[in-house]
Amino acid sequence: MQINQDILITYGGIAKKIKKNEYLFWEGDPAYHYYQLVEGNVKLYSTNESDKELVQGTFTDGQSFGEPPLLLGLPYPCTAQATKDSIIIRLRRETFFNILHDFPEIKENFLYTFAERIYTKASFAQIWLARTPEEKIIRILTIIKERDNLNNNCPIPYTRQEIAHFTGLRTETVIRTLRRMSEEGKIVIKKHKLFYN
Amino acid sequence: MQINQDILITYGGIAKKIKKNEYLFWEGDPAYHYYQLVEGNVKLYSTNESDKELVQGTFTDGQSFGEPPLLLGLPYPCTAQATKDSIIIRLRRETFFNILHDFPEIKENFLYTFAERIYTKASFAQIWLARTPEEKIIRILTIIKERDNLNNNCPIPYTRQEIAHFTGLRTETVIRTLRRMSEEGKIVIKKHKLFYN
DNA sequence: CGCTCGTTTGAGAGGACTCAAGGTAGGTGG
DNA sequence: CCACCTACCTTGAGTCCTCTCAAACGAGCG
Repeated sequence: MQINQDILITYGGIAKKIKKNEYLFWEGDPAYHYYQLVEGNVKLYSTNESDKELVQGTFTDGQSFGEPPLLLGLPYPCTAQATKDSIIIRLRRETFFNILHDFPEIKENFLYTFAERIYTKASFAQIWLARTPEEKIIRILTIIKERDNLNNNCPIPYTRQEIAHFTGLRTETVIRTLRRMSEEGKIVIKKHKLFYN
Repeated sequence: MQINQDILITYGGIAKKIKKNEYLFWEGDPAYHYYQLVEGNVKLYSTNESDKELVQGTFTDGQSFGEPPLLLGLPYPCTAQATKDSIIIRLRRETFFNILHDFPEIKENFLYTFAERIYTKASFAQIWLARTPEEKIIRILTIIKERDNLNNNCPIPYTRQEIAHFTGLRTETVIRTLRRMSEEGKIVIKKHKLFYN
């Protein structure tokens, strides 16, 4: 929980319903607003010409996103899209700065949140260092399991397309690699569902 | 300038001379210290088995590095190595927290510094999205020119190996791509020096 | 002058990507 | 309850191009 919802409302924050697949902002847009999820899911991603995309972050209930460009007054380097029906509170830029000013403990909160994001991004770099798709996939599966606290009997809750978008691989490559890994006993596939320990 | 040097000294910070190529910490080490460069250069990078490395950040006079793992109490995801003879002030973890506690404006400073780092890392992702080496190299050259404020008649002050380490490509691939680009007039190479506008 | 580090070039192999087409599963509506 | 639809998964064939390995050249510095 980045900022207490009562505070957001007090300062004039407006909650809005967002349908799955709707966009909050686009890569290159100027950053005018603070966004915080009441519930739902949002992903931040960059994209190339053609459909190739790279997921830079996923956010869920209570989390905020897109603050760094807002603080810096720079255009968004990513696009934000809802991956579920969601409810989002939006705040004007100056209001966000007012809250930061009035609540030092919130500022401190963001410091730690940002530290985590930097850390995650640095860890993710392991994916780009991996030379083979198998290594990349193992890295992302490990990260996912840790982050989402999945136990060993739980299927990985992401589609092959999503794994492709996390790793920058193509969907077919992910599928072929997963098949090979399952043949070699490194993972288990049951009814298209992925199990990784 | 992250933290005023007088403050660092007052709180017991110790300046140390570091020779080029010396290591400050290694990937996987626990984070016990705050590091700030008085002068010199340090790079943070991750590495694979084999010599493949990926530069995650470069730092120079007055900048600090490696704070996120320190704040979070997590092991370093990168290795830190001096790329020049340098002078570095080191501080114990608790002392760093004391300074943060005593100087709210320093805390605020870090908030913005972190925001910039997140922004830079997000922008860098464009490199991983690029499918061809040429695209990756153009992206990194553009970023370098902007960041280092190079004018158009200035050669790129990085070796081909370094460009390889920034982009995750192999040195030979960088060389061959640069040669092709120069043949196509996209860049100029004079006496092995690179010019890009 | 000789060392060291970076640059350059070549040949060859492996493998990711592209394009195309068909299969599967879960949800919706009649 | 079944047919349909959509989104996701799967497979195949072929091309391209990056990586690997090896060897030699160039430049800067003591």
